[in-house]
Amino acid sequence: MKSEGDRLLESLAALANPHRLRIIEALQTNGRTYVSQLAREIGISRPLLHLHLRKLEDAGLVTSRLELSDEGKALNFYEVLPFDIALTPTSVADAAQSLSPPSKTSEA
Amino acid sequence: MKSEGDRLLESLAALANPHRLRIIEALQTNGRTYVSQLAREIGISRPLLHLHLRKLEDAGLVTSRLELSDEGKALNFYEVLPFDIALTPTSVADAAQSLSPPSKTSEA
DNA sequence: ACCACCTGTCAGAAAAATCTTACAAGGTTA
DNA sequence: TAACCTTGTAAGATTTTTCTGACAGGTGGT
Repeated sequence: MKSEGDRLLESLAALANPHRLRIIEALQTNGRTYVSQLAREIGISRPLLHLHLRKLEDAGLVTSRLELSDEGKALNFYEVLPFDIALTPTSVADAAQSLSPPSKTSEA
Repeated sequence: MKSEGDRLLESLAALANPHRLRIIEALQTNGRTYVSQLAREIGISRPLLHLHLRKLEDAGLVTSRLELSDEGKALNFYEVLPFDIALTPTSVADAAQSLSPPSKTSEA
């Protein structure tokens, strides 16, 4: 089971990258897109985008759904999920209390 | 000059680390402390804490002030600044527009 | 002088994140 | 068949972040 602190940490790590901020921007502004198209829009390689998208999806900030286009091609569409994270000294301190210990034998 | 996107990115990177979340927690819960004392509380080495504190301070999330104790010793006290960052798809997309380009010859 | 604190910083190791290149496979169209 | 689009992934290099250990200096007390 993942604690609130661990989930906050994962979300922060997912957002703390310029490419991933731009990915959110592109999906939020232009709406849902598939991977190759998004790679062209942002201007990065597709394998690299794939890595960033996985990080965002693992953190629960975006979702993907495989769809078939009219021509029968399988396109993987991504869209932003409606997250809402408030960062204040109090909320951070509160979440930090439930962080997993740094020991080696603790992660689930 | 640092854009809103760059400042958000710096804040996110500063918070995206378990040690630094714990630092915020300790300072917020127990109030202001000096470096060596904080290192003992959290259980990390002083040079390592120094590194994390610098990152938090660069991002504008904590401040430090050198003070003289009653015994005349110079103690460097840290405290949390009252930050308030809201993370939503809209706010992130908005900030991402002002991110510095990834080119090599752009940082000021 | 010595010990016990405090401060900072530097060099190098270790770990994690990032990025590129190349491969493998599917479908559609000519 | 070949060309063009899509998908994923794996290996290896590069870069960044994290961490340790050692050093240097300050003050106060024994």
